[in-house]
Amino acid sequence: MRRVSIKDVAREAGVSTTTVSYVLNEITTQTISSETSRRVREVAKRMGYVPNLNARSLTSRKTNLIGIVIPQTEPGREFMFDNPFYGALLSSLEFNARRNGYHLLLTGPASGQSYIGVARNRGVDGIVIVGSYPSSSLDELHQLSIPVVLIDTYVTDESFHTIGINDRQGGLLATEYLLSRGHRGIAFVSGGISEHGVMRQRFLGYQEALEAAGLQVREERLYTGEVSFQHGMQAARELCSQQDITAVFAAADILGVGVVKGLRQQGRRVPEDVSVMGFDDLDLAQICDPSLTTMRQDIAAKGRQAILTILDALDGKPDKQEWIFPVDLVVRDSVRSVGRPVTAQKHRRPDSGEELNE
Amino acid sequence: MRRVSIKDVAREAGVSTTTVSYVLNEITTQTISSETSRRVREVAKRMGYVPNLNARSLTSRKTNLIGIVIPQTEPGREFMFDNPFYGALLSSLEFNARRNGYHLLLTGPASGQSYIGVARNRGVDGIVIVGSYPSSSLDELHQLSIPVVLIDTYVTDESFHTIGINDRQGGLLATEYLLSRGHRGIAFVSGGISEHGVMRQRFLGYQEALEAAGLQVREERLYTGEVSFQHGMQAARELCSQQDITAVFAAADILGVGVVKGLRQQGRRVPEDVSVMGFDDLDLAQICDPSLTTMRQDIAAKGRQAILTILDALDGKPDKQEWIFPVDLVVRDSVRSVGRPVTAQKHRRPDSGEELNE
DNA sequence: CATCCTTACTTAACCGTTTCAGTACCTCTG
DNA sequence: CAGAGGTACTGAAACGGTTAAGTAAGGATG
Repeated sequence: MRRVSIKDVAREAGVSTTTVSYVLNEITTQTISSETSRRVREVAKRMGYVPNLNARSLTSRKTNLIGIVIPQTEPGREFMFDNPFYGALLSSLEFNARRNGYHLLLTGPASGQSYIGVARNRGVDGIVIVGSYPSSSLDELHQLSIPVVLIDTYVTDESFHTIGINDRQGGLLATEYLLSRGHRGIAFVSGGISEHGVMRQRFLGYQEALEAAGLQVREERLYTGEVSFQHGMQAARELCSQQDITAVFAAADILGVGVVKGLRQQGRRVPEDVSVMGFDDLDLAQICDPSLTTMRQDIAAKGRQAILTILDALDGKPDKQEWIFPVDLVVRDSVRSVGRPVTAQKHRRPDSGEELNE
Repeated sequence: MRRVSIKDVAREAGVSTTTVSYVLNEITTQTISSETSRRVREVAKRMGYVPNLNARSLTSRKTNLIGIVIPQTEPGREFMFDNPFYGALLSSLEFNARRNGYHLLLTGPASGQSYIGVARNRGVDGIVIVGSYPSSSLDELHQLSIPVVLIDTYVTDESFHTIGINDRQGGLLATEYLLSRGHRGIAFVSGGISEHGVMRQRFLGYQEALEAAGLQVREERLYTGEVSFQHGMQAARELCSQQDITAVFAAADILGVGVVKGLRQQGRRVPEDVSVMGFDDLDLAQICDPSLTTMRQDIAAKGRQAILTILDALDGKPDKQEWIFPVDLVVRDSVRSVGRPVTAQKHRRPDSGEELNE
C-alpha cells in the first residue's frame, strides 16, 4: 500500500500533475479556475495526500533540514551528552528551527568517518556544530557550500559564523569574585584544555585574574579532564590533600556539583571549609545544595541565534556573523569570604569584597 | 557550483551512470571489469562525489531516518525538554540509531498541526514517540504504514510497539519502602495524571501500597502539575502546612530534587523532618544533597530497545513487541525511619523495615 | 475577420539515483 | 558454424515532485 502521490491525485481529479502542483503550492503566477482548484484540494484531502519533501528537495535543492552535531562525552561512550547543558541547547535549537519551518537532523560525530558525512549525504541546508573539534575536521566543512555555525569554539576562520560567550571574561570575573572574597588558594577544575575550546579561554581568565592579584597559576591546582559529574568528584577528592586550597573554580556547573559532592564525601563543608564556583547556571546550580554561585550564560539565546544566523545566511546575507553573549555573576550559597581581611595586596583594599562585577 | 552527481562522474569516467552506480554500490549481481571499476572509483574520489541520499530514498523508498517526537514541557514554552531524562534518552536513541546506519529527525509536537506531519512529509522509516499524547493524535499514526514505537505510554493498541517500565510496581515499591520505614503520612507529587501516562500508573502503585497497609489515599496529599523542578518546589511549599506528612513520594527525580529544595526553603530538614523518595535515578539523584533515594530505571536500555524494535520491524518481523523493563529501589540518603516502630498494623511486623524489595 | 490577449490548462524536461531489460561481443560446445 | 553461455556494459523507465514552455479555446480589438 503505497502512499498517495501527486499522480494519484491528478488521475483522480482528472487533471495533470502540474495542475495539482500549482493548486497545492498556491502558485500565483499561474491562473487556475476556482472550480478546478476546489476539486483538486478536495481530492487531495480525501485521499490523504501529503507531499514528499525528499522528492521536492530534489528539484528545489533545499531540504529544510539543519544538521546538528553534538559531541560525545568521550569517544566510544554510549552517551552523546551527559551534560544537561546540551539538552538545554538542543531544546532551543529545535524550538527555533521548527517555528521557522525547519527540522533538525541530529548526529554525533560519526565514529571512523568524517562527522560531516551526514550533512553532505542528506544535503542539509545548514549545519550547527557544538563544541570544538580538531581543526582537520573543520577543513572538511569548507567543501560544503552551506552556512556553518560554530557554537562554543574559537576559530579565526572567516567562512564560519560563530556564536559564543565571553569565556575568558567569565573566567576572569569568576576568579576575581573569589579573590574579592579573600581566597588565595584557588583550584581550577575543567574539561580538557584544547586549543580552540572554551575551557582554555576560561582558564586564561582565571590566570589573568590571579596574575592581576599578584598570584601565579600553580600546576598542582589544575584539574583537567572530561566535563562530567564524575570528574568533578574525582578532582575534589584529589584536591583535599592540599590544605591551602580554600576555593575551587569549576569551569562548568556539572563539574561544580561534582566538586561539591566530592568535597562532602571527604568531610569538607561547602562553603564553610571550601568555596565552589560554577559556570553556566544550569538548573542544576539551583538544584544542588548549597546552591551554586556561578557565571550565568543564556543558553536559549545561543540556540536561537544559531538558527537565525543560518536563516540569514540562507536568505543571502553574506556577512559573517559573530555573536558573543554576555556572562553574569550569579551569587548563591557556595562561596563565602575567608575570615581575615586581605591586607597584603597592593591592588586591593580590604573592603573590596562588595565591588561585584555586574 | 553544484555538487557533483553520478552523471558528472559517469561523463568523466567515460561510462554510463548505471555503471557508476553498480561500481559504487558494489552490486555483485553485475560483473564489472576491475579496470573500469578502479577507474570509476578513482574519478569519484577525485571529484569528491557523495551520493545524494534524498534522491536515493526516492527509488529505494527508504530514508534511513527515524523520527523522534519528544514532548514539550508545556505547550508554548520555549523548551522542549527541561527534564534531563529526555536528554539521556535522546543520547541513547542517537547512539543506537547511528551505529545501525540511521539518523534521527528530531521534532517536538508541531504547534497547531499534527505532530506526525514531519514523519509523513519526510518519509521517515520509523517513528519513536516519547511520552503520552491525546489518543486522537495516536489515531493519525495508523495512517502511516511505518513501525511506531511508543515509549512511556499506556495504550492497548495492537499496532504499536511499546517500551516502558513497570511504573505501577515502581510506585508500589517506592511507597512500600516508605511505609516499611514507618511513614504513614505520605504525600504524592507528580506530573499530570492523564489516562495513558506513566504518572497515573505510579499513582496506582502508590494507592495500592497505601491500601494494602490499611491506609487511604487522601486528596489533600496529592500534588499534580508539570514535571519540573519548579513544580516540585511549589508542592513542597504547600505541603509544609500539613504537619502529619512525614514523607513525600515524588514520581520523578526532577520533582524530587525540587521537593527537597522547597522543603529546605521552608526550614524543614531532609530526611530528619521529612523524607523524600524520587523516581528515575538520573544523575541528579546523586548530585543533590542529600542524595536521593529513588526507583532506578534503565534509560539507556529503553533507547536501545526502541531502535532495535524499529529495526526488527523494518526487517519484516511482524510481531508486536512490548518491552517492560524492571525498576529497582536505590537506597540513598533522603529517607529515614520515623522514630516509633510500627505496631498497629496487621500485616506488618515491627522489624519489617529491612525486607527491602530487590 | 485576422490578430492579439487572457484564461486555463498540459507536455515534457529535469532533479539524482536505482534497476530491469536489453545488447554487443567473445568464447566455448557439440 | 549455429547456438549457448558468459562477460561487460548501456538505455530507459521509474521514484515524486517542480517548472519552463507550449497550446487550445474564447473574447476583445482594430
